[in-house]
Amino acid sequence: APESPVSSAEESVKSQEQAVALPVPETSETPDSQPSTPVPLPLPLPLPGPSGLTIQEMVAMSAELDTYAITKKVKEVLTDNNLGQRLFGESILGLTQGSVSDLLARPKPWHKLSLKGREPFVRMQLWLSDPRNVEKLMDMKRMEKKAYMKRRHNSVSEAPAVDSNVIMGDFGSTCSPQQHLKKPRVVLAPEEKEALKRAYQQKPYPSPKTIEELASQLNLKTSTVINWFHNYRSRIRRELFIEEIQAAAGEGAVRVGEGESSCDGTESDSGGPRPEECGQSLSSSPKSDHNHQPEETPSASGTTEDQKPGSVDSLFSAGLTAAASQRNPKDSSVRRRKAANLNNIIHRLEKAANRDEPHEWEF
DNA sequence: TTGGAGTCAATAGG
DNA sequence: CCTATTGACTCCAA
Repeated sequence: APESPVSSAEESVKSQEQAVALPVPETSETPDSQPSTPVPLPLPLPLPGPSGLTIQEMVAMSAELDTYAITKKVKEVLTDNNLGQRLFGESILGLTQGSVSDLLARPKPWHKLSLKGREPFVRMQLWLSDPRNVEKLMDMKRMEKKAYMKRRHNSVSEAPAVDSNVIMGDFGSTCSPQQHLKKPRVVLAPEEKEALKRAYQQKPYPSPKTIEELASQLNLKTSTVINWFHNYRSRIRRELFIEEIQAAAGEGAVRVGEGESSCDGTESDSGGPRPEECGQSLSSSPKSDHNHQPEETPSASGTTEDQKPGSVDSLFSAGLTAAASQRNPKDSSVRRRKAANLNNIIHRLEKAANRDEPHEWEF
């Protein structure tokens, strides 16, 4: 085992697994609609329970945690101490940087998390519970840097050789230098994403047939289209959770509504390369967004109509086929998401009604 | 099999 | 370096 910087990651995580009992156990589901403390992190400070519990057990017993408050605090601590997500993630959470970034940026509400999904939050809470942990992490950082410096010093300025990048295992892999049959990682072009999003709006759960069509029309592998839908649905769902969290967080403290809501309404296109998606401002304004009129009511009632083969072309509306241009960014992303969510619900209802895929029957 | 939840890990920007 | 994004994968449940 080469002295990889993060080699100790797992150990650290392990070491955390002891001690503590998170906030009150008990499964008293309390909506807890209190104004909530302005200061996040109730941090009931778990007692020094020397319990040799595994995180799994702790997660199972843990009381409801405020994931938003926890991530907020973690981000604060990390930035204040110049600690990166990579180090934190690998040594404390056992996750990669990208995952940490995602987790910290959009934590799902506790009640929507699976047991597995709660684990990182329990770990974070645990980590935060003892300020000495920050010191430890900073020490690790120093050690890493030291090792790094040493390495590049004594390295003959050359010999890039084999970068010890491998977690472990991968012995020799003696075989041929191999062409690194790495798949180049698909990167969807903006137009492709747009087309997929449009398709999603019409049908969040496309039938295999539709997927196949989309794939061929866009010149993508079927699996790519499938993956895209999986990912997109999942991410849309998460966005909705976020709204939920933020709405809940802002209740109590009435915001003087400044008529802005930069989100929907006008989405000055022209912006260029980045259509779609406006950041989620903390504005908790929406309060009860129930007053949003659907307006985009998909054919709900019995009339579920599937698009017939070929109708996919509409997705391109002079797009790819007619060479570029395609203006239609004028759509509130929020509204769009909600509409899609509606479709989602409808899809489930239909399925539940045992009347899956409406096929293409005409009347 | 299909869909959801979590993640990984490549990569684009800073 | 660091962080954010995102296509693909692994597990799991229905």
